[in-house]
Amino acid sequence: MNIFNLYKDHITGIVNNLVAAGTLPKGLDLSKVAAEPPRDFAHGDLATNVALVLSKPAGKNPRDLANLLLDPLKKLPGVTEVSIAGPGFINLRLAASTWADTLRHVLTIGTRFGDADVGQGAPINVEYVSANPTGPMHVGHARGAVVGDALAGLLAKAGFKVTKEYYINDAGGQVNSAARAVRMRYMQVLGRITEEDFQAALARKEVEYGGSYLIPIAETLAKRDGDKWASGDESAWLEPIKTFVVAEMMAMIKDDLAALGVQHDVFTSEKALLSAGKVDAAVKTLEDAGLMYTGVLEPPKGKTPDDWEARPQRLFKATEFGDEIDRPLQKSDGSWTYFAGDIAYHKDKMDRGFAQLVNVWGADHSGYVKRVKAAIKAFRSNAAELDVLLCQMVRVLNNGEPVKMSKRSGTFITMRDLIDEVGKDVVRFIMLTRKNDAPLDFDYAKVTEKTRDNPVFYVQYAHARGRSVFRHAKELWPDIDLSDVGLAQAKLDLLADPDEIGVLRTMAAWPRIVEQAALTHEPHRVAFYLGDLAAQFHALWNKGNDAAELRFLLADNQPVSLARLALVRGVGLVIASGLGVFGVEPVEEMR
RNA sequence: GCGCCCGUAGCUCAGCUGGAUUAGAGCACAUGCCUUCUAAGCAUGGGGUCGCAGGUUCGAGUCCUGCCGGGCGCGCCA
Repeated sequence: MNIFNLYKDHITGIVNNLVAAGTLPKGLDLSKVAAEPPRDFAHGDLATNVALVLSKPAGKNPRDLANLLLDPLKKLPGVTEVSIAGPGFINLRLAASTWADTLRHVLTIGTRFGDADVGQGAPINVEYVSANPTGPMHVGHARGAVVGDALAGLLAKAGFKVTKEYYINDAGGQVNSAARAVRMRYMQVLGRITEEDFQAALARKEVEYGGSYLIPIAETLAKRDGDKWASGDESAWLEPIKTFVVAEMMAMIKDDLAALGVQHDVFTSEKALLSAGKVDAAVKTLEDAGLMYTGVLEPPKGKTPDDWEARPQRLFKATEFGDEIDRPLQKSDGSWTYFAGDIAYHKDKMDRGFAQLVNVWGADHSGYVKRVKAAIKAFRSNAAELDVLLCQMVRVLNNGEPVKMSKRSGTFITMRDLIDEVGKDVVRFIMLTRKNDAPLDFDYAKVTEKTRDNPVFYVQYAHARGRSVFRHAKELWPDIDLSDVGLAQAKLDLLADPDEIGVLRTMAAWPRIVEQAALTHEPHRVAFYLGDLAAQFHALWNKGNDAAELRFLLADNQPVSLARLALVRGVGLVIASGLGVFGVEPVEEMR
């Protein structure tokens, strides 16, 4: 139940009636008509821009149009007052029973409150994490993982049919490098070379990955296969070791993701796409469409390409679809570029029936967005809508001091480090307190502090306080039914304090937040909403300190107490509903 | 050089996909509030030419153009 949508429908109904009666012209575009909470509730409970939006097409000035709508609006159910303000806004005041009804509704459906149907069951694919299987995940991956997972949760709540997907880059040069590094570590494990030998090879750039995390993998390999791969040239051992490394890395990554509470529905392998011939097929589709040609690219500007060599290559006409330059799909050795594989991958997603795609990437991939969108557009017949969410850097701090990170020295912070340090729920919530395209500071001292400026604590504390009230209520009235069903029977019209009504108004906005955050792909809005709701609840709580008659529990007034318990429970349910979108557990009490 | 993202109070950031004479929070600063549901909190106050300059609009922090400043990226890496 979204009361704003409800009244928007009422309003468009009224307009349609006036059109039918000939008072207003036919063919008005009602898509921009909105019913929303006013900036200041002193103006009313709900405001609509209908007169402003329809003014021009209806050929009437906004205030005249508003006057036409005045009477029918007054007759709407639950409307107690209608006024015209400013340039032509119409403010509606709603009956007090509206808020009681909302609360009763929350108590009845629980954390399902906020579920919306804007998605209308449409399939949508959210691809996130997709970290290379060459090493452990770091904080940047954690942000992408949380943003993608929360967005998926949000879209599901808004009525989309969501598939959570991970693309395994197991076919390119990176995994070859990882396999070579593991092979060398394996030789070290077998005692054929020393750590010094390894470091020397690293310095000579004979191996790319120097991280010690590869040693246990080499040990496992040695345990499984003995010295089977110690002799022979690369052609003999590269493929089997690569397969082994990718499997080990993916197991580790899935383990880390599980620790973060992230679980993908589908893992798609780049290598599998290749061997199934899907890359060849995708490129052939482009060839057949006349979107490929052989050409020579200009050298890239701005940086000095010391090994630049102009050579003719097979190019995709990306510029026809909004990209800056045409893009090569084949390397000089004849193998496909990463982009070619990605084209096939996105085509595959579209072929699987997704008309809406979301990719969550690190901001360092920003230059890649246009070419993928171009590729998608090139498959005109079933081109999907792609939105790419670029996540900015996460700066890890400890009490304001930047934590130095360097892969070389091995002091970089892994995702697992973060989770072990502060817990998965804190990681998840904090990662959502900034919009994805803004840089984020993650201070692992501050995010566990119990202060106002720690948003996780603040929201959890509100929930815990609510539970605390119930513990007291049970002591006070052991025999009263304090279940949600029981509380829904309370005399909710006893909630009359302006701040109580204010909280109810905010609760009633939750379904609207879900819809908007889902449609704009902005899960961070949920975090800010929860902060607002928590703030109002804390304020209400403290009013009880200043004025005893405003306390939730009044020993001598059970009816009012029950109504307020219903309110407290409602706030708790909405917080739980919001945290549920993030995959965060609400806490019963603070310890 | 080009592309993408960002520029809002001393600091960190919101701003509901253009709306309503006073642009909002938090931190920091000042002052108040605990024999009473967790004061781990709340209330009040000062503080902003929304980077700059144009434009579109009945109406712009929000859209367009140019400039300034910061981040990221720019063939055969992924």
